Amino acid sequence: MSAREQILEAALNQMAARGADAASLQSIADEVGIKKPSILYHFGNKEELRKAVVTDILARWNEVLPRLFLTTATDATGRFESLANELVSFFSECPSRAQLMFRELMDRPAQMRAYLQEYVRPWIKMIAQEVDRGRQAGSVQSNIDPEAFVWVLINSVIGNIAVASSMTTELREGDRDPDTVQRLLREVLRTARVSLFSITTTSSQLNPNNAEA
Amino acid sequence: MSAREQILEAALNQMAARGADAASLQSIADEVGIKKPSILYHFGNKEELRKAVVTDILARWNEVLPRLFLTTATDATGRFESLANELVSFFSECPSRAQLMFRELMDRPAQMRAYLQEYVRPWIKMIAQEVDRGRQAGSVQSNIDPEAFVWVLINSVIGNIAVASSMTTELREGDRDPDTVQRLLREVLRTARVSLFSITTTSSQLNPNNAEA
DNA sequence: CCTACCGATCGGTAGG
DNA sequence: CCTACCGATCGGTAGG
Repeated sequence: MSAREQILEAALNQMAARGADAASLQSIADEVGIKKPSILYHFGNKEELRKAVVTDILARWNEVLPRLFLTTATDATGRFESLANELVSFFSECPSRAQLMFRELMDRPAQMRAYLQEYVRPWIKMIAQEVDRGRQAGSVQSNIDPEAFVWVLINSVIGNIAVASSMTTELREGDRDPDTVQRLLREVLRTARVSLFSITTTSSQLNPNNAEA
Repeated sequence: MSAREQILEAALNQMAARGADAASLQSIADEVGIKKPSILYHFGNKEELRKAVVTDILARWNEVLPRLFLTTATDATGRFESLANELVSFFSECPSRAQLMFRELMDRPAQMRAYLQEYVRPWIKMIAQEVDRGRQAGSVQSNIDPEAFVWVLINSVIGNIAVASSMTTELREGDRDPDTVQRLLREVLRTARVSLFSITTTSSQLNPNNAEA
């Protein structure tokens, strides 16, 4: 692995864990095993390093995208599972990606708007259009907001992975829970699935004996 | 407003916008119009100030809670709307609350686990139990994970409000969109509503003519 | 609640 | 890719 790649990896981990501003060049250099000015030799300044880390994540996701649109599944549910699976895998295999993306969305909104516009929105619109075709065909909830639906799904996957370390012990009942995050993500996907494909039925009310409060 | 309250308010804004570590005592003091050591006179050190800001948010939310359980609505949908409405209002009226909570979940997971255990989990369990009663009565999706569902909903509301500034322009079509966040939150609530109360129906497939990819 | 000050750490530069 | 160094800023203290 090249020095540049080692620096990018260490920077991703440090910036995801503490935030890009709080991650010092010194601590990144220590993780790589070089001196601080050597980082600036490769990336000019800290701002350039941060941008390189963020665009690297976006570029890697865009490598995954072709798999989504060339999937063998041609029905709506198959395509949904395909998208959901790639999305969860991409951020689960490297939770630092989720943490850093969420931090940057909060820390540098103007810059992230530009990145989202360039790297993310095009394929979100493609998926939203497919959802909308399903809506018009009557196989998807009629009152769905396709583009908002896709963003909310992505936000939920990334957000739950990003705060996983606060949740790991929080929801478990017994002595150990192998993976609370997986449990949360399963519920995210179930929620999305049902709200996509369930045609509205008459909702009902809880049994009357819980009106004790 | 007391000096202490003024400091808490300024600290919430600064810490939400930049993160608790990146928010300097100097900038907080400037916003209040006092000198830096005066903050330490009131709060001892920065760590104590940060804890006070976080617990203040949790305490204020716990003031809202009674309204949830004393609501006049006795049916399941009415109770859901009541919870959703309070949740959205609480964080929408002060987005800094959502931003800071999300940041702290990422920055200090061990400490936040303790806070969640003490302040949040009790009422989440109460709501989850009510969802579970609906599930057993057959009026709520049978494969729902009640406690995970509630957390995912909260995470989604907070998460979408926290990154709102990155989204405001991102999803709009025309020249202006009065409130993209409201659009996202509406979709969050629709999703949650459907996944709670829609009894599984046979899903279908999109119309065949989108198999062109 | 202030002035004056402290050591530590930050991003970055000079020069090789 | 390194050593040596810079001004700026950080949280915090002394003393009033």
